Amino acid sequence: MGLLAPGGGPSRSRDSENGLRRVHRNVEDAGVNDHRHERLRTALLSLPVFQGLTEEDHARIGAVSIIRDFRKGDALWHAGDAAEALTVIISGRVKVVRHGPSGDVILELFERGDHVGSVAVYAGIPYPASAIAIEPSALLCLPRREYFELLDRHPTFARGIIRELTRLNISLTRKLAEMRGQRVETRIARLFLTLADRTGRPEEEGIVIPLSLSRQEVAEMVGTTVESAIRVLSRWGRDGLLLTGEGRFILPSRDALQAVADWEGETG
Amino acid sequence: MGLLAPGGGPSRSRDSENGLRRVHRNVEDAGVNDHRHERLRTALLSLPVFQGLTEEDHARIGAVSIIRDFRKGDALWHAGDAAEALTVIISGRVKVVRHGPSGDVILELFERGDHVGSVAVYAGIPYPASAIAIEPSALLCLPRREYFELLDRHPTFARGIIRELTRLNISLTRKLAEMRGQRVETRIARLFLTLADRTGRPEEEGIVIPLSLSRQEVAEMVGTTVESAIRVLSRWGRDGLLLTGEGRFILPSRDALQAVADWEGETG
DNA sequence: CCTCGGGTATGACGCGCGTCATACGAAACG
DNA sequence: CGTTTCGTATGACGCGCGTCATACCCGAGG
Repeated sequence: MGLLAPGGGPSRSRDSENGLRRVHRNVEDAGVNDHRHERLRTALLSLPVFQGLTEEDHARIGAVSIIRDFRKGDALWHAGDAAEALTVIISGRVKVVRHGPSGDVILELFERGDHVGSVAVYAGIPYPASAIAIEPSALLCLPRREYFELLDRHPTFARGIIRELTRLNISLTRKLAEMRGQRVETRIARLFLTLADRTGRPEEEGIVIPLSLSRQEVAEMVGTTVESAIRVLSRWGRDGLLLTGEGRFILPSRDALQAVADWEGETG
Repeated sequence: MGLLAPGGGPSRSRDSENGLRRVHRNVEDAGVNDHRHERLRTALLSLPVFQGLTEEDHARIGAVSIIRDFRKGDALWHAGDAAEALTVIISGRVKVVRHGPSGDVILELFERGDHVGSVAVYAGIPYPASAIAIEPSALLCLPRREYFELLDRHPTFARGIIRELTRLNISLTRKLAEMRGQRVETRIARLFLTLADRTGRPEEEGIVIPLSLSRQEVAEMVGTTVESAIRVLSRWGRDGLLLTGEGRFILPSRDALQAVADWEGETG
């Protein structure tokens, strides 16, 4: 059934295991090995994580790192896989999904500049959750060994990583606290409020959130079912609270949505 | 309403801001300054975190650290307080509580040897959640400054800390995934299964969990209401699934409880 | 052409559980 | 002693939302 469809056409494989190899081939098929170095170099220069490192460090990292490309829906890895490399997002977006006993839960959305799965890599344990690209994405993969050396030699690098871990930790605890007792509508409202703040940009029609999320994914982010998410979002569409466009959402009035989110905050 | 009741009698203040000072006074009132050093020394020797450090390190730590005592219900700190010292549990147990818009959520239970709030201390941010002793507890407080020096000088110490952070992270993601969709009974079952594995010890009547948790606290750990928790636990008591004793729970058959937890796992 | 699968949308049904009310025993306090 | 407070316990009510069923649109593929 075309799982290995080698590419190109609009037909997409959801399979990922061989994403790495396939990409490799593609790059080399192109016959441009310089291209590989070029991409690595610009990535290293532009990613905040790697700034503050010496030119020599950049060279070493470039020598051992690879860039992997994924299409929308491809899995970077599955829960249980061994974590062998630190993954930094060069472009695109990635969702981290934990498989629960009753359906999946999207733990976090990562975007350009974020690093994914550093916890597992550091601790040397299998990934506790899967990671899936929700847009065409390019990832920089830095092998464990080099990662540790960087950590040891560059305190600022280490600080940056730990700060990220902390941010993640806090985000998780906040999610956990908000999950409890709140109605589905409230949770979805809060989700889009934080999305608007993180990745939204104001335009004349309202705040535009350039994310292509299916109702299913919205449901998994707030821990509910597709139907419930659909009901809320379609009603909001009718009421002009939140419009769903092509690969993006439009939030005409942040305050209106905020009112929905707060609506029953005082009941508790 | 007596929040600042200053005193020593059996009437207790829930306020913590001055816990440090009060304890200090108590210790010095006792007139035994040797006692303070003695407690510090034995704590440093017995706590796993500090093993593998040199004698000199122990001396330095002992010189700048203090031991704080808390009674059941006392707050180590409140959400929003500045995080100025790494806190390691010498004895007793501590719950970390996040205040949500509708009630509180217990994020984690910590016991002897665990360190609490290291995330906030490291990142230099205010505590994102409150910490409250659920038993009479003794805490060792290591000032930020010294904490960082230890981290820099002793890789093994750093590794230990990070491993702990990782463990916490994974625990949070697991909680988040399990919270979703599951029935209250299932969540409580899983809670006591992990408690049994972590701190339970087998006796002839069954697995004994030496924890004094109120129904309210059980409710906050699984994200539900007191009434629901009471209903489940009292029914389990009638059915002999889980008995509530004096400051402890008794689990006659782990398998029976496991069956309850799994019961609807296949429905999803 | 028809079929098939995936995303979206809407209605009906029912039950879990949150909410409110009441009650009882024990410890704290005047 | 009475009163208050806290933890525990149990019943009644009702609504949110999970579940199931149906339907529409669209792109892919035979």
